[in-house]
Amino acid sequence: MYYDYGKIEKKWQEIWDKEETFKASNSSDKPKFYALVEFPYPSGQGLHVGHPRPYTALDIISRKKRLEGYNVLFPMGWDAFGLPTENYAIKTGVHPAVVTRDNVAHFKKQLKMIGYSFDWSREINTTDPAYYKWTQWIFIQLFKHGLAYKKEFPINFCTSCKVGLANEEVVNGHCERCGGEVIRVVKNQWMLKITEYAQRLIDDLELVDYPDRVKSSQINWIGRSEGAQVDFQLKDTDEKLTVYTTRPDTIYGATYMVISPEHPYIEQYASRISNIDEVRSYCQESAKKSDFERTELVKDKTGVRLEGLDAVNPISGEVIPVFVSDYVLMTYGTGAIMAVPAHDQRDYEFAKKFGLEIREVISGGDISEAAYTDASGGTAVNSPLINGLKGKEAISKMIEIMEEKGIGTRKVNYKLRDWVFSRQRYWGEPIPMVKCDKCGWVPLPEDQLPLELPQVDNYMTTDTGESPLANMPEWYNTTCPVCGSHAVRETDTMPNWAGSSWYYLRYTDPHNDKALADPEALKYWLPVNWYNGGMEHTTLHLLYSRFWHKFLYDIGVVPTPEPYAKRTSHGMILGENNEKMSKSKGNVVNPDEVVTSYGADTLRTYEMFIGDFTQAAPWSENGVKGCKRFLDRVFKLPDMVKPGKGYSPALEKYIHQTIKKVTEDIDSMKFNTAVAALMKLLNLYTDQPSITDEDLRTFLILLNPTAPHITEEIWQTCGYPSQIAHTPWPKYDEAKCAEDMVEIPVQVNGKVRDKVTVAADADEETVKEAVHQSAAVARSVGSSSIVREIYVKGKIYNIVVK
RNA sequence: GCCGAAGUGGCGGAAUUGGCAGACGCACGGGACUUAAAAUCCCGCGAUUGUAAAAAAUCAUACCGGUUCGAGCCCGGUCUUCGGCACCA
Repeated sequence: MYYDYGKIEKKWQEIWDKEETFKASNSSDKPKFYALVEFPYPSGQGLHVGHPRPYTALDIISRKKRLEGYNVLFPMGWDAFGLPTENYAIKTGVHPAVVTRDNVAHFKKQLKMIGYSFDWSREINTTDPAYYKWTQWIFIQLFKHGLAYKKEFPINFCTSCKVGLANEEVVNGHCERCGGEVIRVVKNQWMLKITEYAQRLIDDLELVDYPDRVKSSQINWIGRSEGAQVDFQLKDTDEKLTVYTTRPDTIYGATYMVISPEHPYIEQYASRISNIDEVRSYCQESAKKSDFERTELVKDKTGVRLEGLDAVNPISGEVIPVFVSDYVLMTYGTGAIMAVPAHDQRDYEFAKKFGLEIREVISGGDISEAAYTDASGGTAVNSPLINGLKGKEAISKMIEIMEEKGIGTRKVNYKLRDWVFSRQRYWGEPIPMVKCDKCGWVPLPEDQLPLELPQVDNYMTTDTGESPLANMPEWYNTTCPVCGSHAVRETDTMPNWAGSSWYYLRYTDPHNDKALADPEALKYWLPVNWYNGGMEHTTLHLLYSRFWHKFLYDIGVVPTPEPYAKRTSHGMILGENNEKMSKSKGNVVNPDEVVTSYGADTLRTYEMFIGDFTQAAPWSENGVKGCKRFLDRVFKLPDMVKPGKGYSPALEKYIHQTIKKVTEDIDSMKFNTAVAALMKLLNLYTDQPSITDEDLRTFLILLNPTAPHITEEIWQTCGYPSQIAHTPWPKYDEAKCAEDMVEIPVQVNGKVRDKVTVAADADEETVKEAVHQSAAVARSVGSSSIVREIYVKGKIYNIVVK
C-alpha cells in the first residue's frame, strides 16, 4: 500500500470538521487549557512557511493536552484592519472589506490544508462590526475613566502627496510611495494613558512566566528611572524652570540649562529674550526636522542661548545661562534640564562646542577626556553640602536637602509615552465619540454601537492629512447624544493595535451581543495558559494588551490581573540562502506547494524538526524530503506487526524512554529532539524481526500531535478502537526507563581510555575492580602512580595519575 | 552607545545543565536490487598521524586565560554575527 497523503489528509480534515473533534466547551469537568497563537493579518500574499511554525507548535501542544485529558481552547481569527489592505483599496478602488473577505478565505483554506485543530466555531475577525462594537465599547470605558484624552501631537505628513503617513510608511525621512519629503504636522489626537499603568506593567511581570528576554525588553521599553524634580528660579522673574535629573548629586556642576525647542517658556518670555528671532528660527528649523534627521545627527549638538534669560542654581545660588537645543525632548521629564557637562556626555559635547565651563563635582574620572558618568563610583567634590559622599548616598542626601528647602522632590520617570490612538485612515475602527458645541467630547451611548464605517468614494486621506471620513459631512454631522444639539463625529479611526489588544477575550464567547464576553466564560478560560508569538510583538502588542487587560480588570470586566500566564516566542524561518524570506529576494517558500508535493504531515514534521524552536533556521528542501522519508517508513510499520501481548521485550525499555522524552520535550517546546527521538525509535523498530500492536499503538499516539493525519489513518487501517483523538496519552514507568547495565567511561587524567560495562546499581568497589582489570587502563597508567580515583555513580570513572 | 540572544563537522542541529562532544536528519562515498535510472535497503562518514587492514595516538565546541579529577557548559577578558532600542537628562 502506498502513502497517499493527499487523500488521507483530506479525509481526516473532513472527519474533524464533521465530528467537531476539536470544539472546546465552556463547561466541562476536565481541567481547562487555553492555548493561543497570534492571529494573522490576512495579507494578499497568503501564508508563507514562517506562519505554520508557531501554529504547528501550539497545535502539537493542544493536541497532546487533549489526549492528556484537558478541555482545550485553541482558537484562530483575523487581525484584518491594516495598511496593505487600505493601500490596495486606494490603488484599485476595491472596498477593503471585499479584499479582506477574499484574503481571509484564502488564509483559512491554507490553514485547513495543514490540519490544525483550531476550534473554527470561534473564529473572529477584528473588522466585523459585531467584533469592533466591543473594541469601541472598551474605548468608551477608557474615556469614562479618564484614560482617553485629546492632545496635540505631531503626525507624519508627506509634503508631495499631501497625505498623513503611518510611521512604517516613512522610510529614511521620505514617503514610502512617492519619495517626497515627510514633515511633522501637529494634530489634535486621541491619547490613551498607558503611562498611568507603567509601574504595574513592570511589577506584574513577577506574576507571569515570560522568557527573560521578553521581560527585559518590556522593562526597557517602559524605561523607569529614579531621580528628582528640581526648581531653578528664572532670574528677575517669579517663575521657576523645573527640570528632571537622575543625578541631583551633581547639581553643583550645573553650569547652564537647556530647554527643548517646544518649551512654552520661549514664547512666554519672548519679550525678555533679546535674540528672540534667532531663537524662533532655531525652533522652526528643528520642528521641520523629522525624527530621522534629529536622530541622524545624534552627536552634532546645536542650540542657541536665550539672551536675557538666566537661571539661578537653587543650591549654590550661582547665575547660569539658559539655552534652547533639540537634544532636549519636550516629551520626557519636564522638557528642560540642568546641564552638568562634567558628568553627562551630551552636556559635555554641547559645552565643548559652546565653550561652557566643565566643572568636576564627582571625582574618579578624567574630565579632560570625557564626561565621567558612573553614578556609583565617584565621590562628591566641590559640593559643599555633600562633599565626600558617594553614589546613592550622595543622591539621597541631596534630595533630602532639596526637600527641606522646598526646591525639589524625589521623582520617578518613564520613557514610556502615552499611546497615540488616532489614525487619519479609513480602514480602522471608527472612534465612537462626537464633539458637541455645548457638551464637548461625548461618547456614543452603548445602544448606538457599533458605529460602523460608512461607504466612501475614496480611501485616500484628505490633502490636509485628515481621514477620508472627514470628507463626508453627511456622516460626521450628527446630534449630541446628551443635549441633542449639533455635534460632529470624530473622523479619525483606531490604530491596528486596538483589535488585537483584547481578541483573546472574545474567543471565550465570540458570539455574545450583550457583552464582550460572558463573565462566566472569562472566569472559566482566563488567563491564557500559553501564548506564543513573534519577538517583534514583545514590546508594543504585548504591552498594549496587558494595559487594556489591567484596565478591564480594574473595572471588573475580567477576573485576572494579567492576560497571559505564559508567553513564548518562535524563531523566524529563513530562505535556503539563510536570508530573510522576501518576495524581492525570490526565496519565499509557499506552504501550499509543500503540502501538495510532500503532504501536510511532512510540512508539520519538518517545521518542528528544522531546529531549536526559538531560533531562526533556514529552510531546506532536502530536509523536507528527509521528513517525508521518515513518514513513508512509518506508513509501512503495520507490515511488521505480529500477534503478541504488550510491548516487545526487546523494545520495552526504549519505548518507555521515548514516551518520557517526547512528553517532556513537547512540554518544553523542544520539538526537534522529540521528532529525533521518534526517528530513533522507528529505527529500533525496523531493526526488529517484528513488533506488536502495542508497540505500534504507542508510537502512533506519540507521533499523532505532530503528524495527525497519517497516524489516524494507520490507526484506523489496523482496526484499533475509536480514534487517536479520543485515546489517552501513553504513560511511562520511570523504573522501566532505566538501563540494567551501564557502560562507564574510564578516564585517566580526564581522557577516556576504556569503557567498562557494569550493572546499573553496582557499588564503587565492583566498578573499581572492573576498571583495574582493563588492559587499556593499565597501559595508560603505565609506571605513574595513582593519586586519586573518582567515581560518579553511573556516569564516569576517573583515575588521576602523576 | 545601551539591552538581549548566539558562535559546535560539508550543512540544520544534539549533548540528562560540570561527566564518552557530534544524537537525529541532510549532503557525500561505497555496496545490494534493477537492462538502466529513480525509489528502497545495507555499510561508512570531524581532522591529523598511524596501519595491508586494524589497533592506537594527538588535536578539535570563535579566541586568550582561569577554576576543577574533569569545561561546549562555570568565572575573567577579547573578537564576530544577528535581533531590539537609541540624545530619555
